[in-house]
Amino acid sequence: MNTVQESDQVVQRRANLEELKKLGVEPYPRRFEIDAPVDAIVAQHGSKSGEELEAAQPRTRTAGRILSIRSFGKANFLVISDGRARVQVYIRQDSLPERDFKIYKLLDFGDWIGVEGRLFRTKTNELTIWASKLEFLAKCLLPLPEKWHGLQDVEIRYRQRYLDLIVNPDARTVFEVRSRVIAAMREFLSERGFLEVETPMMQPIAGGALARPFVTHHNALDMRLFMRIAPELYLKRLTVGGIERVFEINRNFRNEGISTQHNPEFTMLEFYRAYADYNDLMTLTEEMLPFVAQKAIGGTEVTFNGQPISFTPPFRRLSLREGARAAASRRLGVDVPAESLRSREKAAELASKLHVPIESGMGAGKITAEVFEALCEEELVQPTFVYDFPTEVSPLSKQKPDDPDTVERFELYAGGFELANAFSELNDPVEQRRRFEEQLASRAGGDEEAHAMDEDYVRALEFGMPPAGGEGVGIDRLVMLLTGSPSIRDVILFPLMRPK
RNA sequence: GGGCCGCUAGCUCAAUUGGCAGAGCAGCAGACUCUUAAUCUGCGGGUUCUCGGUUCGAUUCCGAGGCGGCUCACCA
Repeated sequence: MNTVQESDQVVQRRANLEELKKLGVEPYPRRFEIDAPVDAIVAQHGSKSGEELEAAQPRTRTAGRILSIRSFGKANFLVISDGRARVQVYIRQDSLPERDFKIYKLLDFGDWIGVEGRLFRTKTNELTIWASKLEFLAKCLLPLPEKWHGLQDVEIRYRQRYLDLIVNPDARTVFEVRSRVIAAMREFLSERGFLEVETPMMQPIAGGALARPFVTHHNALDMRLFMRIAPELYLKRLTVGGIERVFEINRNFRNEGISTQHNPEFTMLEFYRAYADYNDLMTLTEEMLPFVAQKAIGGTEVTFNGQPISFTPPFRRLSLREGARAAASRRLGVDVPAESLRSREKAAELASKLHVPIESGMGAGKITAEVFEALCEEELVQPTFVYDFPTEVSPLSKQKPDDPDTVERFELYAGGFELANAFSELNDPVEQRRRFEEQLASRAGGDEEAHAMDEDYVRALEFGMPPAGGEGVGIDRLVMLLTGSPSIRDVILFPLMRPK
């Protein structure tokens, strides 16, 4: 596609453009005044009968891209679109100036035009603009995909999203839902006193999550920088600074695999609320997601991969250790005692029986998490709070008062994948330093995703961070669920692709 | 990274056992002043992803590579 072949169709379109110039038509004019975009015309007049239109004779002036041309010689029908809605245009030789009809004759499927005329209904009851003026707005020099089958090739849909948007109306719908999801989250949080902020995307230490970062370099400072894997540590510094309710909606970057659920850059909502713990956040989440779903798609029931999913609260709650224990019991046909997941030896033995692969550096907590993911994750189709995680896999979460091996953390699962992650934030600087040091030991042991030490963050905690609950919500995945999109690439306009 | 599948006209897809590469839509010429996947008549359009091999002959068989999809692994 890098070298555009001058196919006969392109030659023809270029010739039509030259003919327009000969008519004195500016091929790329500056502006065109419209009364209303196409979708507004349809919204305003779409339900009116032919008689009503005949009586009112509403005139309009609008513009759009030509999506089809049906020609009868002296009477012709175009369909134009503003990307959201479509309306028919009636081009009748005796109804518009000679120059405008000459322009019509040189139009191609895909060109942009402006039209002025009165609205009426045809004999087949189609809402139509009876054109009295026609302006040429821009040329489409390349042939577009066909109208009936649309564009099926997913590779072209992702690489040339504009084509997808032109010919597949559903593509536009997905991104409108996405936009409403984000707007609804802002509304929900703003109403509750949360302040929206922006924190660094380029960070000297990539913290706040367990993942491999992208590395970059600042020339003037001769400084290695990481694209952020999470905003977490900066947002918590802001709670130290006294911003009791804070949130950010922005991109994170993780240098890891690509799949139907993973894109190297993805969008997260992350928010922190002082004086709240993870139980409060479960309640808040049960309010927020139905609110967002209602605003974005007008309801809380969706279908994903053929399965109905309900965002009507309350959501199911499942302890991670109990979930892992129960699933292991079912799988093995024996009653696995809870203690089996508490010591490294017993947990490793259990994992082995279950054929869950583990590595030498993993402790009982990490192994428990592995068992849970292997046995339970796919079955979590309805929204489910999986709560109380092993401390070992949660370096930034606060322990439960009666159990130092367990932290107050939950992940919300839906559709078989993780949708949100939240915890009571660890705000004890001494314990935080100890956790970082544990992570450094894992890192020394070869775990590239282990957390690095962040001295400034520990110092911030030493100034005193209020008790707080924090949560991250994967926007892309939420949009997947709400739009029934099986791949994350369907909800990201320009997903990362290998260059051709 | 592994496995499986795909790549043919602008788009959507065919092509028998290895035997002149086809259709629909789109395009071009013509007819048509209410059509809507408009219709009718005629016409043009190909690096069959790339490179190499086997063969008289390759879209087809073999090998290598490219890009993509699904999936497993990893992760959110």
